Amino acid sequence: MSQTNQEYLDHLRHSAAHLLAKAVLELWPGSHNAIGPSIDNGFYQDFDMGEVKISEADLPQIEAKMRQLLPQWQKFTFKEVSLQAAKKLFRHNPYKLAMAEEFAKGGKKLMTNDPGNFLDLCKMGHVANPAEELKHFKLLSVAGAYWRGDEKNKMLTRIYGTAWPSQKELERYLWQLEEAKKRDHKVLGKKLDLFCFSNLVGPGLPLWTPKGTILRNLLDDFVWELRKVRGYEKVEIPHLTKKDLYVKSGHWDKFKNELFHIKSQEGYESALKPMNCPHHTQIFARRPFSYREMPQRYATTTMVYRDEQSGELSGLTRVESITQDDSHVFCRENQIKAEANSAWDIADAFYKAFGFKVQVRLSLHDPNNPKAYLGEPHTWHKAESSLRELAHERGVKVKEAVGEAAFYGPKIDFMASDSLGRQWQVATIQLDFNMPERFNLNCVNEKGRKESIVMMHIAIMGSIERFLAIIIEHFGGAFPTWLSPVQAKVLPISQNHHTYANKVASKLKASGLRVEIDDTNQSLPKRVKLSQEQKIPYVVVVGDREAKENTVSVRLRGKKDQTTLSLSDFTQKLSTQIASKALSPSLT
RNA sequence: GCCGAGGUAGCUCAGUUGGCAGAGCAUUCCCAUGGUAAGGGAAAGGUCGCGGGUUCGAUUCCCGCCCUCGGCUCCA
Repeated sequence: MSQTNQEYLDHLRHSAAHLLAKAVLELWPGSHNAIGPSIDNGFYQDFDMGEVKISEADLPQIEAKMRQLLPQWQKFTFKEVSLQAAKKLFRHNPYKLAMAEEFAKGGKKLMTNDPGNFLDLCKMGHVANPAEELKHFKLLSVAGAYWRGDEKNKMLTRIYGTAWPSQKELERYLWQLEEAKKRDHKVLGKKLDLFCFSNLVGPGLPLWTPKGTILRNLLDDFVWELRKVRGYEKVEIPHLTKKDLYVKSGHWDKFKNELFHIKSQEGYESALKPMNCPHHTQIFARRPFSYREMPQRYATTTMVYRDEQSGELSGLTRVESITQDDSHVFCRENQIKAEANSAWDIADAFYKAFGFKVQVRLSLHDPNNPKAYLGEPHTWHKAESSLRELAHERGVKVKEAVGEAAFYGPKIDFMASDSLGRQWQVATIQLDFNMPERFNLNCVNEKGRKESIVMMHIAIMGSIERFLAIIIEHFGGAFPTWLSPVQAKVLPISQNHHTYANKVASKLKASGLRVEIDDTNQSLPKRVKLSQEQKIPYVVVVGDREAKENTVSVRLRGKKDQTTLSLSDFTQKLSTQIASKALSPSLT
């Protein structure tokens, strides 16, 4: 979308937010409107509704009011006002007052706008002819939102809506929302039997079924394959630790409230680990290392636990037991670039296999705010320029985000987009000068002196739970064959063909494929339907013809036509497809 | 945690203005032995999220709790 189009959409949606404000204020005269911006795909408007409670059931009547008002809105008129005038105009609306004061303080001009019957404090940016241009909108949902986004403030009522230049675009967007709902990982996870929750186990603690576990293990194996050849070693750590570890790492102060606390019989204060880095430091700290042995690269796929606020939990994207594909590289300063490069290779290879478009962000420190960071400025500059250099050498366009660095070091973040257009931070490569210092980690250099080292935190998926949610929605449940829990389903046409079906399945299994036979007493069309619903890549039908000729009749996921080929030919082609991690099933 | 909407059979959902609880799919059994997206029939299946209260009687009304979903970043 071009800049001008985006600008026009913003104007359109911002205008729609004004219309919504006017409609609600007319319907509920005691209410006050706060902010109402244009957002991705739509707009919202916040209200202080006083004692009135509105819900989604009220949206149709608000929409009707908006449509009733709209013809009167021929043109927005803007006027600059003094702070004093603004204070008088909006004396009944504490939110507008607060904003007016704040903007005046910030040296901004105060503007009002009026479409004819509704004076509002407002920045510029509206459509020229609202009565005509604003027609294609729809209110979508009601939610609570804190004033200024701060949970210490009053909770306002937020109404979300969407608006488009034409009816066609509006309908297309609504259709997209419906489609996205069908791809929802929570819906598909149940349908494809991948994971579940239990009230007895607790909220935010997903349980993994046999099929879901296959997926998890395949993903983890893939990451390990990529790490192994780059010199990583697997290590294993307990899920508990004494408080002392986190006091020393500095996490205790910062994360105390997010930890699950445990008291031992002896009275030791302990906690379930919310991250793995402090544990890994203790593996590195077990003995002195020579520079010749550096870097040390430790990898562990393991669960961490975080005590989240109950309302924050959501499907697999926000859980309390999180599996991290974590790794930590302990290296010398002059090894940072090579190690970051190697980790970048892993992330590249991994995300390429899923057909993801990944954006890379270089998160840097803010030199104007040195207090927010640990370590010497020259260390930061050296580290940051080596990352920048690396990005340049790789020919990757990165977005530099000043002030986004962790307090302990700069990082490279990889962002992937899901089917709802949400961006998720996935892989991350973080430099850490802090932890080695706190734990006094070092190596012996060429001169026989102790040399402080750098720790790198590298995760490829980040959280397997969240990554699975992303790819379930990304693929709509139709996983590449190498990932599919069931890669081929064998359907004997009738009970006379069970023997041959078993032979086919055995042969495929012998080649390491995940195969099921559906020999239930159901019609063939029914069993084909079930297999398609389960998104099984290869449906293999066998009857008299196939048994006689030692062939299989194969139907590819999502396709109607079938191909008949010899059993050995099929087995071989399937193995090739899997080895190449092809995105969709085929017989080439 | 806060705002709003929900929780009814294994699943997706309907329903009861307070009076024996409903469908489709799935399950089990019977018939049919199938050629590529639902063959036919029968049966079984419920503490109507949990705990209190009001009532002759509560799945329904009231109170408390648990869980799920949409939000709580986008600034006039």
